[in-house]
Amino acid sequence: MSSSFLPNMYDFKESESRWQDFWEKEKIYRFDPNSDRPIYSIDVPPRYASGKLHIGHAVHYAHIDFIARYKRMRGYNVFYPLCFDVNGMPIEVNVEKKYGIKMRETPRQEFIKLCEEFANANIGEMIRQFKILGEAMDPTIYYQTDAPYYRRITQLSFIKMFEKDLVYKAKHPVNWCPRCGTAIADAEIEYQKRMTNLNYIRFKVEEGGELVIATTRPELLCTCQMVAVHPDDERYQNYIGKHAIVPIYGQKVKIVADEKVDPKFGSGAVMICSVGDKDDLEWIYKYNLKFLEGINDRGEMTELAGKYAGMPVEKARKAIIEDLRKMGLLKKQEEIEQNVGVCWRCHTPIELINKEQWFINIKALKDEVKKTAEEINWYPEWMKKRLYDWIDSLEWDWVVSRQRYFATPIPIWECENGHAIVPKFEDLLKMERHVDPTADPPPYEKCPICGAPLKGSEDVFDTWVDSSISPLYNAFWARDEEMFKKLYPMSLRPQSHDIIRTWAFYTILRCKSVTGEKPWEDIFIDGFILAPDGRPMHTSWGNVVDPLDIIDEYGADALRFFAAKCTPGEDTPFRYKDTIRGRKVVIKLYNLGKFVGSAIKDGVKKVSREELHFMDRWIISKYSQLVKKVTEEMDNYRYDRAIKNIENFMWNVFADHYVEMVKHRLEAEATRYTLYHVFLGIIKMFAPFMPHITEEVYQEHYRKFVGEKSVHLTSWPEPIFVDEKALEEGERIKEVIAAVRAWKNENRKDIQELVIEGIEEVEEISGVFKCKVSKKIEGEVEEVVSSLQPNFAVIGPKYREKAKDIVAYIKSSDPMELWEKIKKGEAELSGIKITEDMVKVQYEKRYGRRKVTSLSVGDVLVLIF
RNA sequence: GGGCCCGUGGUCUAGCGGUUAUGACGUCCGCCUCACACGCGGGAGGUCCCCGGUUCGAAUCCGGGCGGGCCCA
Repeated sequence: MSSSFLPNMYDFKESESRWQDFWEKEKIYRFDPNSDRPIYSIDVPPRYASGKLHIGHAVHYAHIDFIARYKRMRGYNVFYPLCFDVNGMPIEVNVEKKYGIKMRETPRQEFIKLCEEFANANIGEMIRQFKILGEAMDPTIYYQTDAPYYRRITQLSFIKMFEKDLVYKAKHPVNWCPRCGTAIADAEIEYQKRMTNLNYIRFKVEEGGELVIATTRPELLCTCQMVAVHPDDERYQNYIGKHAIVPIYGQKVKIVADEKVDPKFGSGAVMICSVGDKDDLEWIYKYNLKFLEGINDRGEMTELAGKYAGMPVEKARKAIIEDLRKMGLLKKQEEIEQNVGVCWRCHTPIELINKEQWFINIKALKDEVKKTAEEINWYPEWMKKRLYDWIDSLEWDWVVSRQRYFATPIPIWECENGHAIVPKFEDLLKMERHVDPTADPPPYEKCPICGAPLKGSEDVFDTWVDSSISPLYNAFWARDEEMFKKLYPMSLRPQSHDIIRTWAFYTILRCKSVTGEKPWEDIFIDGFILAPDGRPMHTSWGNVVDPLDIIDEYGADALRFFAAKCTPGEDTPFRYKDTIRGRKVVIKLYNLGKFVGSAIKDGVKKVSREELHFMDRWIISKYSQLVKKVTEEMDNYRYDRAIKNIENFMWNVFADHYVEMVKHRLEAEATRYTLYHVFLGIIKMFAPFMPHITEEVYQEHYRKFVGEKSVHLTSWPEPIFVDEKALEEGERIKEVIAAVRAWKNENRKDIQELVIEGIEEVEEISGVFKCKVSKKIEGEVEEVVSSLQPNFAVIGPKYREKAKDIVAYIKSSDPMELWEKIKKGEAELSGIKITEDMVKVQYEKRYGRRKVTSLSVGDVLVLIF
């Protein structure tokens, strides 16, 4: 390895951090609230303040950054806030761990303070992580969801819905985490495969005989209200309509036939309890059964369980099985795998219990949400279907109350007669912070309905209540009427597909309900980043990729290059080779910069189109087509296609062909003019993706001519012109060069002279091969047609089902003879005249006197001496 | 069980009606050509998961399998 490249090497570590400091110091990324430029506003996902940056986050935020930077260059006044989501259980759980305390044994306000401290300590590190990723957020538009100014907007928007009668309190079965002591949303349940015992228990039948039911939850015998079998199950025909006697407790329950019972599962007979799982719930509604509470909110058996009362569920289960065994009522046990719903935080199995909770009536808004979703542009389009499926499957309203501390308090006071009171919208509007019913006085001295004393609610909101108003907060709703008009609806919501049913759904619902309008023009749904092995990343599987390691080893630009290569909406395994390629692209740009920079170091003059060499016109035409294409892709959020096109052009067209061809004429004004403009455009188009290297090249070689203090403040390139003739001729030259090179490689011979017929401008070819090139063959040459290929694009549409015969005929004929006939107009097949446009011709020329190789490249003839 | 997505050289990936299927990584051969050897040039390597259908023509559209993923029951 030569050491000579080291001093010239691009040092990404030094460079990236230098430019990050520069952008920060020079305040490059700013939204201008007073500008008249069109606004492009991004409803950025507030980063959860857990501390560590995951590769998935890094990639998603890189995607958002591409869009933000692109829109800035397109002249938009980009609203790209820095924001953090701070509420919720993960932080509470972390605080409990860190200090070895329990939330419910710690004074409320004290615990909240510890949570705030914990979160704020993380935020500093997360801002640093955004910085080293090269993110272009505007730090002066900032929010975090636990701040009083944000909580106030959460409460204000809730009060709007309360006033519309969309909020109610009800006793309703809710998913309940006994450990966390709170209701949790469907979306917060994870499913785990666990092994459990399926117990076969003998029930006596009152009218005579015995029935064996199978259950995984024998502790719920106390709430058993029915036994069901499949109507066609022959084993139980005699029992349908009779009554079973529940062991231990002795209640008599009806035996019914129901299609929903799977006769192949267990014994084919199931007991229907109050609320064991959601299937039970369906039966409860269907057969009008009672909600019996066998389990309390601490996960213990209630007095209904008799001697097992007070025992935790698992313990009661063991005890009751032991008793059944002793009584001879346990026929057998089978181990089965079960999908258990568990709490997403602590992985305790969820219970369905009946609890007083606050609800938002979302079932009433289903159609409106669908209609609103229709007004939003979805990228990719098919993601909309996921939202629709979710809406269609909704059966319950949204439980918005949580029995936690670190979240937005529900601004409700209640009296003993069950009247719920919220502050007046106008009153809260005048305040600078939110209200906390556990600490603040009620908005009225007494209940305005009945005069009874008021007591503040201790419940807090589900964190989706906070995050689903982000467009309202961003757009200054209820704070600044003028800004709201300018900023709402927002331009874009970027998010990942796992939270369509939560964040996207709730945001559309809330914003539509509160403002009457959709929250955004566009929604962009991102895929997941998987481990390199294609599976999800799991610490226990040892396949986690740390983005900070990637940045350290390959640089932020290289990581962003991988991010750019992810197809939007698709789950993508992390690919090291893309970061390796990304690093190479960075180095290539740096070196190209050195080359072009030295050619243009004294500036360039304006050169008219006529003064350009035709290969200049060729590359400018290719470039202009590229700009158009890339712009379209970026407008459709297809950054993956955009970067593919830019990369290919930069490397395979500009560097490998154009630069190589013009090295011999760098002194020409036309060459330098072309190098200057095309390469500047390349740098600009790469800028949203690779902000550091493009800044480096820009500052080093272009800033003194362009003037803007950063490449990220320059405007997106425009096409220059497209010269069809130059395009065509340029492509032929490229093909000729490739063919000659292949011949040279194969034959390992030096070339003395080339004769090329069919191309006007052969000068560049001479430059590449460094040999004499002439355009005319002197002496006698014999032209021979070497091959005729059918042109399907012409024959197919014109002759349809006859095409096959024509193709076969052309292929089987002698090319020379057939061509002669075609030219004379004598070629035909069962009445169909075969014309010149129906075949692709290849010539071969034979040269009599000199020893020579001839190559046929399309319609160009090349002789190699 | 349901919805959605995916199945393309050794590996990963683009293309999604026109017959020579893109690119990266790897591999083989030749080059230190004065921006770059982290480079340049060339090559080998493919029943485009399977079976049917539509079509003059299918990797591409439709139906049915098989396999994988995500989300949800």
